[in-house]
Amino acid sequence: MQTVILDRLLAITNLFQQDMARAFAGTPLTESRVGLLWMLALGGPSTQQALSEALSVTPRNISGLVDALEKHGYVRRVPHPSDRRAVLVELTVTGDEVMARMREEHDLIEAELRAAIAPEHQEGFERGIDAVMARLNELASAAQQVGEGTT
Amino acid sequence: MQTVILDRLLAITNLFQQDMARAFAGTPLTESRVGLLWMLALGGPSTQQALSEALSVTPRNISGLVDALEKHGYVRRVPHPSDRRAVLVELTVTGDEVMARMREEHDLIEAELRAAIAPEHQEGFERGIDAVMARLNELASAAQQVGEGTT
DNA sequence: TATTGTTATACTCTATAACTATA
DNA sequence: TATAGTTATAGAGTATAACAATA
Repeated sequence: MQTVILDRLLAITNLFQQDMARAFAGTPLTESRVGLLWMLALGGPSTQQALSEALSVTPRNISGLVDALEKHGYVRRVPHPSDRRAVLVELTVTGDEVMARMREEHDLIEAELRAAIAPEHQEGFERGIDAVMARLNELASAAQQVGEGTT
Repeated sequence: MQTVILDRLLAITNLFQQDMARAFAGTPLTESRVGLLWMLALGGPSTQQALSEALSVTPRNISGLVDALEKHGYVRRVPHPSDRRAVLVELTVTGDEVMARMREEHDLIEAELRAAIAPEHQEGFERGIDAVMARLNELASAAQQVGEGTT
């Protein structure tokens, strides 16, 4: 019997989540809040609408996350220059520093994982994981269409 | 520049979560509840204490999950034969059927993913993912010990 | 005295629906 | 009329602390 891809991926998922929880313990940061911070770090100031779409959660949800991050000084709401309905959410200096550190740590872990894979397995790993991701995406789209059809 | 392992693993994590959410929509099942059902399906009747440790959440949390699953007819609480403080949580017939279907679907997806990987990449993929998992585990243990030292 | 599970309380993530201000 | 964001309300996961029954 072959080993199980799904189970290993799920195990890695769990490891990640526990790791993040441990890393953020004692701070006001959570996985969701950090997800939002990553968007700002990578894409610059955004409207909440844009964040809502990027993170696939409701606008209401973004309000709550931004409220919390603003309260703790990681982000700031500034008026949108051309649309008075909208706000731009941007990183504060503190938020920027936090994200810089997070990016460093991200790179460190990346290097660790990369180094853990024997050179002769690197290509198989990369191609394999890309194939798995592509297939998962296809399955997800198919399931979504079926769901929409039923609704 | 090389592609990023971490980001791809995180993307797969997201795909999984969205998939599960879609699959459970319209039922009282959620990721956490299904996690508990898997434990019962794989390990048979368990005390809530055992489930708490297996799932790495508090006993209080298990109470809530079991309450919900019991209310909807997936599991049943029966007296522990030798310890009157404890209960055994076990699958009902309904729960058993649900888990049988879930196992089938699990196997189908597993086959899909396996087939998506070109034969010449299979070994590299497996070895690579095991190496990544092992390294992540090491990093997690190390972080945990540091955390305990600080506390 | 230690363990099992519960009640009490609180925080977070998430969603839908109704509403305000602005396009 | 449509869009951006908020208030209102609700369900779910999670945690800590205090407590009852039993070991």
